[in-house]
Amino acid sequence: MPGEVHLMRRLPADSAAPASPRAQADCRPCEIRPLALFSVLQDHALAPLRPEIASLHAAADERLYLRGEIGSAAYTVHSGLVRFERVTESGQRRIVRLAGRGDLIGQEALLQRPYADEAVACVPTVLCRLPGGVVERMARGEPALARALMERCQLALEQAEGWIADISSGPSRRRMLKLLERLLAHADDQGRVWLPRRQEIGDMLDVTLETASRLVSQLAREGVLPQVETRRATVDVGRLAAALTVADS
Amino acid sequence: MPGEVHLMRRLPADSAAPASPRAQADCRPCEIRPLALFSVLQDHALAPLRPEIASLHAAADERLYLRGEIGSAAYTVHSGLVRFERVTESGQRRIVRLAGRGDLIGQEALLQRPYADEAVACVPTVLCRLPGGVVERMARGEPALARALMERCQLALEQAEGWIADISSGPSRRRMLKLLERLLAHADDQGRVWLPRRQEIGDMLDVTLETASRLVSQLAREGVLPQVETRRATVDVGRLAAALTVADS
DNA sequence: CGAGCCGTTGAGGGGATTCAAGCTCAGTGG
DNA sequence: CCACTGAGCTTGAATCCCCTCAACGGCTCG
Repeated sequence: MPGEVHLMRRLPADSAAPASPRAQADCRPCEIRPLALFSVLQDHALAPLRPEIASLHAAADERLYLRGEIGSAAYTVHSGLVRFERVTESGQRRIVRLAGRGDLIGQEALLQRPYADEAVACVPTVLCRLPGGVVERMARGEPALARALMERCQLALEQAEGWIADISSGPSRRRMLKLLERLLAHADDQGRVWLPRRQEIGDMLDVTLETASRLVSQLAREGVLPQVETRRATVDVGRLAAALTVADS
Repeated sequence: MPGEVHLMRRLPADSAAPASPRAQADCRPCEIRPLALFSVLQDHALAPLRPEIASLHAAADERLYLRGEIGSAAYTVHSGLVRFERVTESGQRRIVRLAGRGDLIGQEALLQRPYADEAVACVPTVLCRLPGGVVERMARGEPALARALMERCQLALEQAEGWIADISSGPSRRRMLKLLERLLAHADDQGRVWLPRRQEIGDMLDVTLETASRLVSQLAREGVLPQVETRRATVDVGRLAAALTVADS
């Protein structure tokens, strides 16, 4: 069985250390535990499975798993950002969703189902690996965990449906503004967002990379994006909101 | 608290009996039980909650619930077809997903979350009402039910992501063909599919009703849709597949 | 019968694509 | 050192697909 644990690099060796797949996690002091799946568990319930939880580091553009693979683990995003990709029969790549800090990804594995999409790290990303068997065993004894699992799944569904209405509908400019709104939810502490490659923006909005480039350039000129660097930008929240109001009127 | 149980009619009184909301269900002989959520339960486990399960009839275009409502029940689709709608801030309506026979809808209610979308019956539809409290109580004792619930949720997520890649990407003709493929999955026993109003096709594909009309007319001329009636059509599966192959090349 | 909804079709305009050229920048190797 | 290369981004010009606006026909229903 391929992949999944030993992450696959896609780009040329582009900095960042390789994954350190087997570092045992110490969950207690974890600053995202309140957000994460196991937040419903008490320390004493969490303790016995801590040895099974591994902390993983993925470089930007590293694939976490492939569509169709039957994985053996789900992951909690500890920090960073993950995108989900599909390739249509016409060969068109489409990005269908994003997951950030605290989100659960790959939960298909907990049901012994193949992964529905490819998961790719957008930026250097830290994940907690949750082996399927362990989660299933726990969920049997802890109804709260079963409920938390379903809640995560429901959240992902709402994300996906919102993606249809916001990112896949209307004129391209509105779609781009809505995308920025979502990226803003994953901004770093200095308010900078991950700015995808133009081709990737195209794969999110279903436009060509040229159109994506024109959209970014224009928003930069308008001051919605005061600073545009490679793979990173700052967003003027006020102007973004204003631009959206105009676009929706 | 409004709505939800006493279904809301949107169209003028257009035939079909009003909902009969309190008919107790007899689940044992139900022909879709193998498909449905409670398929994981034995008869003896199912028996005590049967009095709580009501069978509902919804006419075409009847709303089952509204987005934002905090409902008290999920529903299994016994027969018929349900669409999920959202309205964007720009006032644009968008249909984000379909659910048919055997599918679970409104599972947000089981988590005490507001419904994420409006659910509307596409055709006369029969539903089984599953009160949230009952399901939750059962799930505590029956891990298999908890698992089944999560599986339904995951299925819905895969539907939604597929909707992004198939129905919301690429040229309008391809999107229309992909939509027909999906409608075909809910065809009646004579191979006829529900053909939405042109405006509704538009809300699914994110095109105008005029474009939707042109797409339908052209597919009819090409023989992909040998018979087009109001709200119903037959599909030539072979020609559909051929047209898709061409569109994807 | 007139009103309203639904569907169809045409003509014209606009937004996104396609095709193309040129730019910056990092990495490579002569 | 610096040409060479390729990836990513930008911009322009022409084309095309879809939207907009409009007119019209069929149908149901008050």
